[in-house]
Amino acid sequence: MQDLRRLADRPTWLLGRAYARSRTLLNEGFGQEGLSGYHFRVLAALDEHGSLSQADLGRHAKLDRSDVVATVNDLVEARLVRRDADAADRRRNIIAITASGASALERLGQRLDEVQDRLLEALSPRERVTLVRLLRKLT
Amino acid sequence: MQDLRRLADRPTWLLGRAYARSRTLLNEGFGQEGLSGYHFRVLAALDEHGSLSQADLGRHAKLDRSDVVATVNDLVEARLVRRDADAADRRRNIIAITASGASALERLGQRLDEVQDRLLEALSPRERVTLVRLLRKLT
DNA sequence: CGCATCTCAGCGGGACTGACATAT
DNA sequence: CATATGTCAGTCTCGCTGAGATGC
Repeated sequence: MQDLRRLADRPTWLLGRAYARSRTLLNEGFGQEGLSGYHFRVLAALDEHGSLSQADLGRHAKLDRSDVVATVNDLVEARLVRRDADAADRRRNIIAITASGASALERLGQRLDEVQDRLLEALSPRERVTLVRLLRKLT
Repeated sequence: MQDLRRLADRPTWLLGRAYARSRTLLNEGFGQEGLSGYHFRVLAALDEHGSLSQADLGRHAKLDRSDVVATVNDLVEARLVRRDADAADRRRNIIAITASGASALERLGQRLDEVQDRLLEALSPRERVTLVRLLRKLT
């Protein structure tokens, strides 16, 4: 039975617990690469949408503009992305993923696949699809 | 369609997004009371299980021992809980919820009910039950 | 002795705010 | 002019580590 006023049945609590477990697994996987979730999200957004301004990067990866700055700084230093001035709009920087950035993303993606398998191991394939569907409706 | 290798379909990503939304709503609700999620969890655990040692409090509310200390400090200062020495085991503190703690918890619970309604508004009652069930299996 | 409890200091990821300079 | 972009400094919650003191 579910009693939404009981601590352990609170959707907010369960979401927090599940997220915490996800992050623990994620840190194990990503820690080996020396990169964080922000780094992954930026690389993944660049891979999916091509080169982007920092503002657009923030919109796609759902990062605050100020966090985009720091994250891109890290990635530039690690040579995983390039930051170039936009000739057409001198306010903008164009961020492009590099070859080593793409291969780092590939490794992170594999780590993430493993993490997702462990995170969802208690669920049947059908339940996994349902969970993703419900979470998508939530956001 | 779902493609678990697409950023926006990653269960880990969706969990993070949903959790972020939950926290945003939570901060709105709890912020009015000047309390955090840690404070709520401690009060709720005391309400459900009665007076507890700090170590047991951490186990029920899933807080680290060190975070229990700081959280209980806040609550003691706000007169929402009492911290008494355990005569039987002098290592332990017995934490008990006060009358104003119970009414604060009541208010927070109502805020949380509102937050949950807003968080789950896109889901039918049946879907909400399913979501809670799946999240419980995950943890 | 080993073990549990409490306390304190600190870290790091993630999300966010306010302010500012600059360019459109 | 208002708006958009990038940058910087700082805050907050949450989860965690390490070390130390005390008591079982």
